[in-house]
Amino acid sequence: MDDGSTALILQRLKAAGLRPTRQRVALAGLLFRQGDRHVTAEQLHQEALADTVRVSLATVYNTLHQFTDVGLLREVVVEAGRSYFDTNVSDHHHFFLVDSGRLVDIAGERVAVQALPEAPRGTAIERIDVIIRLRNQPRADAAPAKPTRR
Amino acid sequence: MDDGSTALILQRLKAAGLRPTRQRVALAGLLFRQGDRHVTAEQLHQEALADTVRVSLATVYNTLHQFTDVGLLREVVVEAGRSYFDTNVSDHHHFFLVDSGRLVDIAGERVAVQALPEAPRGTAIERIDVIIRLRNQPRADAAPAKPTRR
DNA sequence: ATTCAATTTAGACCCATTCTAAACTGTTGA
DNA sequence: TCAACAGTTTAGAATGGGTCTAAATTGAAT
Repeated sequence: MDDGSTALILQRLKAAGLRPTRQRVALAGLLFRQGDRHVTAEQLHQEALADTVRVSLATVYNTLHQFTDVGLLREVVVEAGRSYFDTNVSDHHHFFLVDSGRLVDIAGERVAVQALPEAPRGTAIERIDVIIRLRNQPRADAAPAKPTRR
Repeated sequence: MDDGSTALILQRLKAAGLRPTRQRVALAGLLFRQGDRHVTAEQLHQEALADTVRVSLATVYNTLHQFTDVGLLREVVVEAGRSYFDTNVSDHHHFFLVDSGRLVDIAGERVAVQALPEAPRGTAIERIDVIIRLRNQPRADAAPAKPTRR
């Protein structure tokens, strides 16, 4: 859909001093051809393999971090032990579906953070993350909440 | 300072069906004797050993989770691969000092989240986390920002 | 005291992520 | 066109939180 951006991506990679290698171009394709996505390294790796793109998991990690450094991706941490990479780098926040591990964007304007206490001296705000954790609402007649112990 | 709470803690443990064992009582002491704290399992374990409290790391993990389940602690995730446990279980948010890994509480009333889009059907808000990431402000004359690659 | 369930523990194990050192590949300059 | 080298990729080892297991220990209730 948004495939015109491929050229733009190559451009940004070049600007960042990243060679448009087979792997990087392929991963960028998977990441940005569709709309906004939230993927883990493992997911993207599987997707690549399924799409007959041979890439090592190490390269997927490298690429995700490089893209993040360059501003093509944003890393989102909502669960210990797992990182999501978000193709939406505009100012926004997230719903986190605890039960399914799914992330859903919330446009930045919809959330107002105000009356902040001043940041500790010598520090600057890098970013504000608002995460709204959602749990599947148990039906009134359903069985007692199954403890979701990991 | 707030040591009167020890009795209260024992009470809450009992109410939750958790025996006040030597280990649990000792860890509770370390956690709640001081003011609000944000500790990792590893940190608490070290602290216990330093305080001549013999506890295994596994027990520290068990205890932190049990305390969390009972509402004595709240788990905070801001970095992939590390969980913090917060002794402040009231409604509040956090500054996260990226460079030092330190968390600082922000009273709940100081942050207003408004105009939320409705939560996806069949889900209920479990909790809202606002994390303000702070970076040490580089002095104007300082060396160029050292990339803080993990 | 006896007994049994709850608890603790050492150590194995898991799993996401990072590291390493070698193989490979774009790009540049002759 | 090709040599040559820096940038990349990669397999596999290594790391590091965190969890699991099975056996030993302990608290509480008789």
